Amino acid sequence: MSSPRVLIVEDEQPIRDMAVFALEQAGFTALQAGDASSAQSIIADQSPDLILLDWMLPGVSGLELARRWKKEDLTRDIPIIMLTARVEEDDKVLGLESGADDYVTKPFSPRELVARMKAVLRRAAPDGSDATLRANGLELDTVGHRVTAAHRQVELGPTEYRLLKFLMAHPDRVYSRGQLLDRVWGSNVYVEERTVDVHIRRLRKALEPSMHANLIQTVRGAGYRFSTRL
Amino acid sequence: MSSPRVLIVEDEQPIRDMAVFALEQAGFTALQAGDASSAQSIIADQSPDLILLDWMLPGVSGLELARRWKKEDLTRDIPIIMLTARVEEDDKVLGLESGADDYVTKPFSPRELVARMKAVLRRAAPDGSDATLRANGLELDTVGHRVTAAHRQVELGPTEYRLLKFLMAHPDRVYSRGQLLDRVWGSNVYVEERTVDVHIRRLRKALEPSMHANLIQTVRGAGYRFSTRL
DNA sequence: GCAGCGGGTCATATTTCTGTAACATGTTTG
DNA sequence: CAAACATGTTACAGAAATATGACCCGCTGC
Repeated sequence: MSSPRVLIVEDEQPIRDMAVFALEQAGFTALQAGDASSAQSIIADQSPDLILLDWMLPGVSGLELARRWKKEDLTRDIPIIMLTARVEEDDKVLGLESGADDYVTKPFSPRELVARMKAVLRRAAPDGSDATLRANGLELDTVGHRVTAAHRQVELGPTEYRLLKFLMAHPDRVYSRGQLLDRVWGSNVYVEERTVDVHIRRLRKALEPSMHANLIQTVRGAGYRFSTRL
Repeated sequence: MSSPRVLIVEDEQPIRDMAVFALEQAGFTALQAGDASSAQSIIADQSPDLILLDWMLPGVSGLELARRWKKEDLTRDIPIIMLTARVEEDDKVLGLESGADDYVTKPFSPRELVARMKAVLRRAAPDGSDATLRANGLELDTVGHRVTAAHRQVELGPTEYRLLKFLMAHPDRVYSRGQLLDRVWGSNVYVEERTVDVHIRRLRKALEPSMHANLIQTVRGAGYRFSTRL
């Protein structure tokens, strides 16, 4: 797992800055939101690997948010760590009941924060939460790093593997070339957008013999999509 | 969202020019009005994504306007940022109570203005809030970029897709060809108005097999409309 | 240093849109 | 009813987006 994306939802700028610094120091990619709705939109288009959620937020409370996210398919699997002021220990109970995976009391030390985050991420076994992704006889085993189509091994280069893995993990969703570059190649990498085409091509070629190439669909003017429906 | 439309309601020309410049610089599409009534008519036929409203206006005060807009269905969801002279902080309260979403004191820096606008727009998270639009068995999935009619896939070109998406997002409302060009093709694009007809035709043709073509209605002398009522 | 592999870019082929013009069909008005 | 308009349809060539194949460069392991 290269540089998990962590979203910090916290209204107080200084705390946010501090956390961002700590995270990036620790090799995470930090995303930030100052309120519930911007958090929502970041989640929608970045789907972070972990959320740090402030207990007290203007408007909707963090508690409420956590509960909501745990209900929705798209967000259910994203682990949440609550940031709470050191008030009553009782909050802990509430926080965990709301679906949070862990909690940290403010003020927190960066080291503690990072340690807990790593623990949670390890537990969640993030991206490939299911060891193997499946669709129409196509199998991608995230543990063994191998892809099988109708019990026949498929040879893929590393990039094609990551690309397929990402697409299979988010089916029926269109991703623009730019988004794919961000999510599969990694941010802060400058590569031509057209390069995505080429890798899509290589991926398709590899899937062709087993008739799975049509799972990788072009959406003209928008990007690419993995879907079992035609 | 490509290039949100921002309406500036401000009677002093120089300030307006300045704001317009700043906005366009930042990639917004600027609309302007010097008084309440022209603002009203621009809103009616452009429905901007955000309104910058001067506190002091000849005739009706900005405050009053904001209040009025927040009461009407058509305008309620358009966020408003108040522009106020740096007088009393109390105005702030009044401004927010009137329903404004934020306020900026004059003189303002373009950067601040733009930053706040972005924040407000993000909060509003408008267009893509519902992932899929539905009407009479016709479904448009904005995430997967797919259109389904009675569970049967509908093939659309990019423009037809955008056109349908726009119309479905604003049902029961007539749009002139000019408005559609603005909203679907994008401003500063010069294209024959009759071109809209052709795309409407293509859209209808695609919806015909599933009997959904009648949802796209012609309003002679006015434009087109999407509606489930005949 | 060299062969081999991966991966990025370019140039070129293909496919798919798009805008317009031209003509057809309706509608309204005087 | 005919002229003047408004909208519907179709065909088509230019433009845009994508697919594909070739090339090249840097790195790894000999």
